[in-house]
Formats: sequence, structure tokens, C-alpha cells
Amino acid sequence: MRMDSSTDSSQLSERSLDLFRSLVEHFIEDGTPVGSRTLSKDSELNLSPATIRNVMADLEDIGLLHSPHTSAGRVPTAKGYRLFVDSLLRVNDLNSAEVEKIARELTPENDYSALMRRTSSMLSDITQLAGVVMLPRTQQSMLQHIEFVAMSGNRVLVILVVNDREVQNRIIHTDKAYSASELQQVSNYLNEIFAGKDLAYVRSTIISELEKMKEEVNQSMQSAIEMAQIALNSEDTRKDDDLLFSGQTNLMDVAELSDVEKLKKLFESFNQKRDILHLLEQSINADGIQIFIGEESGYDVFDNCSVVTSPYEVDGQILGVLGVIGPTRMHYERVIPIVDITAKMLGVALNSKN
Amino acid sequence: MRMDSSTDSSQLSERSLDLFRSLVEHFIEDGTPVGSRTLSKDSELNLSPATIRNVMADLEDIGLLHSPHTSAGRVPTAKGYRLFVDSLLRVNDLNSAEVEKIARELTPENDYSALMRRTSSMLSDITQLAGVVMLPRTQQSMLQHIEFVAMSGNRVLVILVVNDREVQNRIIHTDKAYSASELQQVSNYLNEIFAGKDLAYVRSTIISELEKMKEEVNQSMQSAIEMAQIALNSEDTRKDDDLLFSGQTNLMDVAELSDVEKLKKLFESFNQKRDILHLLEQSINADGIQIFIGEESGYDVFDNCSVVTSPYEVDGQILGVLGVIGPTRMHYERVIPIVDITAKMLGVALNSKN
DNA sequence: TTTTGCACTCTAAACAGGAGAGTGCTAAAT
DNA sequence: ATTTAGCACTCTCCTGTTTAGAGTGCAAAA
Repeated sequence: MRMDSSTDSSQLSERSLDLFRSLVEHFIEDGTPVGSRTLSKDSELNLSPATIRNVMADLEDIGLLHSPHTSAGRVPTAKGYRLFVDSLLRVNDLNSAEVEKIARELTPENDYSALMRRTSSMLSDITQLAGVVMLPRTQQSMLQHIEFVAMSGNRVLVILVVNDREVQNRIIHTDKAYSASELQQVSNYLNEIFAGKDLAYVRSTIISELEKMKEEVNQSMQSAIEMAQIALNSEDTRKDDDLLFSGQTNLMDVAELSDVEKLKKLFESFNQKRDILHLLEQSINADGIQIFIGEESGYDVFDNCSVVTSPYEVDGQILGVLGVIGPTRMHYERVIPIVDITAKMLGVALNSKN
Repeated sequence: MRMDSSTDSSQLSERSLDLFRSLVEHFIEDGTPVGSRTLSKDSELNLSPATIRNVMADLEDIGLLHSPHTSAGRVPTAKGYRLFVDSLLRVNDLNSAEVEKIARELTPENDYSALMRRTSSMLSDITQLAGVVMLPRTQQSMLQHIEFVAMSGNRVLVILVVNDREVQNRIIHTDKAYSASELQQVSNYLNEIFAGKDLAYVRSTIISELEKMKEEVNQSMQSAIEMAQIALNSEDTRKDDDLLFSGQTNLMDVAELSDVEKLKKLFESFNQKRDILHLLEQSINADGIQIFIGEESGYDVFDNCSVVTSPYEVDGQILGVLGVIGPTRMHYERVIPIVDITAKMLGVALNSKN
């Protein structure tokens, strides 16, 4: 998807590709630029250093490799990694112990967000990188239930159950103190007419309803409308704790990021959530695994970083995206299947709640 | 409280103390070891470098100063900082712009935990250090209201309102599907007998109640008891998101911590929350500001760090602790009044909710 | 087309010297 | 009896310089 003709693998000879793969694998392992001698000694390809040098020069011309300086070896560019993960990668199957570990962490669970937290922390734990789980801002939310509870002072606790999964609380201040039974009545009334309706619809209906009500005398119904309006209008109908990180500190071990300045920028972007959120939103409609490599992402905080994501779904409906953030030099052959299987298992775990 | 006789300020001459204070102030400003020449030039004390050297040698013997190496200047030890903050510190009054900024952030607010988050982030913002707000695990919790809401599948949403402030949700699975009116009945029943009671009492009563009920036939009451038991038994009656950090990345700018290894340990300890929690719990009964300096804390992750804390209270009852984490070399004269006033204002903001 | 041989380049580590800052000590000055 | 000046000494840090090692590119040979 992201390749222009010059990186098309078919343009390159079998041998060049083998060599390139070998180089990338070496670099991912060691982190030091790879020279011709090293490659000539080690790999399946039986070539002299000189030949390898020629090939590497070609690969560098195409833009797959890069030399930090004249007498260092070669390092893959973002474009190089792209080719590698798209066409050259040999993905390991996970060993059963790991699959089991994932399954163990992702058991069905009552507490929705606790499961998400566990997923995120499991991801970071098993990859030794940073894990992230997003719960997307759902565009349409079905109001399932609304409930009012009297609190001391003129305060009322409003509880919204939305989409059969999410529970939202908020406290509103009212003009007068309502009794429990009044609130009961209000709840009943609202549930009767609005339960099962889309939240946006509810919100807009309530405005017009209010006008109509003005004429009529039924005091309690009018209160109901007014309170619902207050409750629903608080624009943060969705709290934005919808991005769960973990294992950020793992990234501090990564040599490529050992510069404190870079680390700071990266961590700040985690805190602000904005950039990573955009990235994850891009993958929400991807069909399975999606990978952002280094500068490709368009956010320079993620230079030297790759993000491997996958949406997770229940009943064919996409609920969110999860993923792993690490250095471009990461073990893709391990991380990719981990992210993949985690997304699937999370779907299963969420599903078994019904 | 934390001083043994050897650091008692009365043991030292006025002049030594002045000199010492000047040195600490210099070091806090610059971060570089302070030499005799610098002190002789700058300060109010009119002394030659040689005299200053003599005094400094004495102070080093007592353990207030430390020389990184022979030809560097002197640096305060933890013990030195202790003496400084306890006896020598000249606390600035905050300028009104700052007080206003604090007040602006700490306006009364419906959402309890949003206020806490704002407080924490305001602390880090204004000090350019890391802020933290703790909500202590409340020992006794008064059950104010319990409510059941039917969800799809055999699931029931349980809502607990505790201590008139905190709202807890959890979803439990039940044997059979309850209708809304059944649940209504159950809620009513439980509220009638348990509202206003201590949560621990409720929990224990329910066990015995269940036994008594066994004989009677009233099916719905039995269900009520059973469900309440499930709901209350989930041991996490208190979620542990009771420690709110912010501005950790500010610490990455601090030269003393520029070592990535140290930073990693520090950040990991923030994530685990354990150590910092212990520290804050120690200050919960302190009368106002409490300061932990470097190694004093007993946790070596906090080497080179100081933690300035203060409990905050409503109606004379302590609700929690807040504070600032930064390098030992921090501007105490600014941080202390900030923490102090923030604690007080948070108390006020929380109070005005009633 | 591949390999060998070779001159060349660049980095990183090791070493040496010098400047600068600061010390401690002794002897003179107040 | 303090305080100060003088001085030798000790570090660190910076700056060159050198050297070893790794790796390259190119031309000529295989």
C-alpha cells in the first residue's frame, strides 16, 4: 500500500533480497551497522565481501539502506524496513507458552476497563516495549438506561448506561432538592421514552420537547426534561480516558532513544495522547495488522519508532485498536503475531460477556 | 524532628550559618559546586576566599557539605538541605498572579476526580516539577445509596454511592435475568435497611442475614441479599486509582537525573506507586508541610530527589495528601508555599460542594 | 560476473598537554 | 586570635594528536 515502484520487491534480484533480509535481521539483532565482512561470513548466501559491497551500494542507491558515515556498515532506512515487513519478513509462530500467557491474561472479566488495562500491560510485558489500547470515541451511542440518585445538597447523581457496556456518572447541581421518589419518577419517564434511542437523537429531542412542555403544567415532567438536558449537555459525554498506555519505561532501555531530549518528547506525546491517537485512528479501519515505521507516521516524535497496531472487534463490529510502540529496530517477527493474537483474543474475551 | 545534635543550628556561629545559607542558595540557583571565590565575591558576608575555605572545611566536617572532588567547590548534603529548609530558609510569599492562577484552577467542580487531576497538573505546571495528589484509602465508608440496573444477558449493573462523594460501578453476573421492577424492589429493600450504614457493617450483616433468610420464602428478598453479597464482596471495593501524577516529564530536564538509568527507575517507581504511596502516607498525619530530602526518604529511587507534601482537609477531616516531587536542588522557597496554599485551596474547593 | 588487492576514509579509543578552578597549609597582617 | 595573602598541589575538562580497526570503492585479475 505504501510502496512506490522503486521499492517494489520484484525489481530486485532474488539474491539482493536475500542479502537485504539478512542485513536487516542482523541489524535488528545487534543494533550496529552491518558491514560486508559480517554478512559474508555469516549468512546462507555464499558471497565475498566485495560482491556484497556492490549489492549494498545498489540497495543504498534505491534508498533501502543508509550509511551513517563512510567507514561504518549499512543500516536500513524506513523505506527499507517497509520492504522488509511487507515482503521479506518471516513471521515466527508464537510458542505455546506465550499463547497461553496471553490467554491467561485475557480471561473474560466483568470490569471492562480493567480488562483493557490488563491487555495493555500484558502487551508491554510480553514484548518488553510499550503497549497501548484505545477505546475509540464511539460515534453513535445507544442510551440504554438513565438513572437519578439524590445526594446531599441540591445535588443529583446521574448515571448513564450507554452501548450496553459503558457506564458514566456525573453529578449535577439543581435548583431545588428532589426527593428520591420524584427522581424515581423522572428516571422512569425518561427511560420510557428514550431507552434504546441514540444519544444524539435524545439530546436533540430534548430541546424541542422542552419547548412543548413549557405550556403544559406537569411539573415533574418538566423537571425531568430539564435535568436530562443538564446531564446530557455536559459535552464530555465521553470521558477521554480512552487510551491506555503501559510499559513506557521499557523504551528507556532502547539505545536509539537513549537521548533524554528525544525521550522527553516521546513521553510528552504519550501524555498529550494526541499524536498517538491520530495514528491509532488511522488503523481503525485497517484489515488486521497495520505498521507505521519511523518517519512514515508523519509525526517526528516517532522518528526511530515503529507502531504495530490491530483493531479488535466483537461480532464483526470494531470496538477499538490496540498496539505496541517500539524502536524501528524491533523484532517484528515476534511483535506482529503477538499484536495479532492479542487483538483476536481480546475480542473473544469481550464477546463472552453477552 | 529529623535532626540530631550535630546539625543543630545553635551549634554554629551566625557567620557560618549565613555562609552556609548563601552557599545553598547559590547551588540551588546554578547547580554547580560552589567555590570560595564565588561566595567571597557575591554575598553580603564580606570575607576573603581563605576565610570562607576555613569555614567550609568545618561545615564539611560536620557533614553539611560535600566535595565531589578536590578541586571542585562544595555541594550541600541531604543533612545540609535538612538544616537549610528547617532553619535557614527564607520563604517568599507568592506573588498575587500565582495565587490567582492556583485559585482559578481550583474552582469548585462537580467531578471530584477531575478536580484532583486538575490540581495535580496545576502543581506540576506551576512548579515545573512533578505533581502528585493522593486520595487515601478511606477506612470507613458510609454506604449512601445502592442501585441495580438490568443489562443484557444475565448481567446487572450495581452502583454504589459511598461517602457522599464517590461513585462506584461494577457489573455482576447473576443466575437468572432480573426484570427492572424486580431490581427496583431489591434496591429499595437494601436502601431501606442499609443506607447510612458503614460498608464494613453492611458486608458482615449481609452474611448473617443470608442465613436467617434461608428459611423464609420471600424469593425477592433472598435475591437481594445474594446480589448485594456478590456486589460488595468484590474486594476492590475501592479502586486504586488513588494516586494522580502529572508532569513527570518535567523531571527529565533536571540535570541531576539526566542519567537514563536513574530516570527509568524513578519512572518505574511512579508506575508501581508503592514507594511514593508509602511516603505520602507518612505525611498524612503531619501538621502541614512535610519534606523528604534525598536519601532521607529511605527509598533509593528518590536519591537526589525531594518530596514536598501537605495533607488537605475538609471540615477538619483529612481527605488526602498532595505534593511535588523534584530534585533536592529545588526552589524550596517557592515550592513550599505553593504546596501549602494548594492544599488549603483544594480543601476549600472540596468543601463548597456541600 | 565475481573476486582479489589496495589505497583511502572515517570513527573511536587512548594518550598527552595545558588551562582553569579550587583546595589546604603556612606565614604574614590586622 | 582572627583573617588574609601567597603558593604549591590536585583535580577535571578541553583540545589536539596518534593509532588501530572497520569498512568502503575501484581497478585489475580470475
